[in-house]
Amino acid sequence: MRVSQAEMDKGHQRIVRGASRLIRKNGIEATTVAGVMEDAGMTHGGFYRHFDSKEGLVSAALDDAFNDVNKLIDDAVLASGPRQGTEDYFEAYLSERHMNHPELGCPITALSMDVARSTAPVKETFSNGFRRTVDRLAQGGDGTPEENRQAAIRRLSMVAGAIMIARTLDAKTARSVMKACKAGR
Amino acid sequence: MRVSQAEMDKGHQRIVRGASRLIRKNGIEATTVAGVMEDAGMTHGGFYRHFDSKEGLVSAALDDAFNDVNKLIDDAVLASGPRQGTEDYFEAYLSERHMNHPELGCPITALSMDVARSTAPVKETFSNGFRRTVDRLAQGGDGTPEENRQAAIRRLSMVAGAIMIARTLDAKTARSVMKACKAGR
DNA sequence: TGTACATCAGTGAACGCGCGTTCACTGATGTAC
DNA sequence: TGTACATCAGTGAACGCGCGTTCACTGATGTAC
Repeated sequence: MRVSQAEMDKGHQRIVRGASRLIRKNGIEATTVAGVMEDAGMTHGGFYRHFDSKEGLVSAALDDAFNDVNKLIDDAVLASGPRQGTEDYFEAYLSERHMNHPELGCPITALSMDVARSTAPVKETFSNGFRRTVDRLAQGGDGTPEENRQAAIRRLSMVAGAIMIARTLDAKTARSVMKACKAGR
Repeated sequence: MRVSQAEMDKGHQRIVRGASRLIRKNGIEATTVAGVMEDAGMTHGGFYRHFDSKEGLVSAALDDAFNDVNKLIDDAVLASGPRQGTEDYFEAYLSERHMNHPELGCPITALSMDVARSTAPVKETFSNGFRRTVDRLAQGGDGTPEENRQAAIRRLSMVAGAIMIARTLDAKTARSVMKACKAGR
């Protein structure tokens, strides 16, 4: 039966936030509409009152995931300043927690190849999120804006690649990959 | 009807090499048994004379993909020596060709998150391939074996992350990511 | 070397299953008076 | 403020479809004599 606007909005949030986690954990294809709705405490039929298609959900979930990590960066920068804050973020990035919990982590690491194979609107949502993240991380540099941007991209590429690789390996080899990447600057 | 041993072996190779390309291009889930068999010039029913399951094919295809890239490294090292050869490999890694042709490129970039979500045997095949690639790239260093190994892992993480990210972005932003990673060492 | 026969690689229809999406229905919500 | 009614969020069965896998069948291959 019909629910109030406020309850519908809450339901919408549960759908998007749940999808954001499920997609990062299991990938875009393996995340089903029915699974997301069940996670949000509803049945699958009501999904289309919230989105036109699964693709729309994926975009919304991606955006939510980027907001998650960008908030982490903002919090760290607010707490410890741009230099130490971004440093702390990269430190947390290469942690076992991040390796073991893709559902709470960076969407770049969890989803980039999925997104690369996805539709144009999804790719655009991802591109925007990536740019916002790079802009935040560039705050930590002490060179020209362009130098800082390039340095942020380089570090982000390395840590994203490292976590992605580590997730495919046995625990011991995975740790050695993360250690190697921590050692390098 | 039955074909000769030699023809069956050729067919097997066509299946594995085709799957190796298709999986790198479209991902593990989106690559279908029927699609692979059609690519090899056969119908899907005969697949189970070659493999017990799709999972078996994925392992064989992954192994084939790693052999591809390891051969590239070996050729480069044979042509220009360990130092310049590995350097050339990293140069080619960050090329537009590699960005635009996942089906011919590094399985780390194309498949690591797919593999991370896959079964234990597939992950093991990937781990072995990764180790072999790192061992080859470590030849290019001039420090202790462990230092060289760590440096190889670090560079591989960065270039793999960069290509993976670049593949999700518009052409212009993608180029700026690759440029940033080329600039850093 | 020829012959008779068992083997088995490849074919194509069929299977059970889960997917994204649709739809008739329900009844609480929101609105017009 | 109360009442009558239209709206529409959520339900659950149903849809068409493509997937991995199975299977009876075909006929060339390989083998035993």
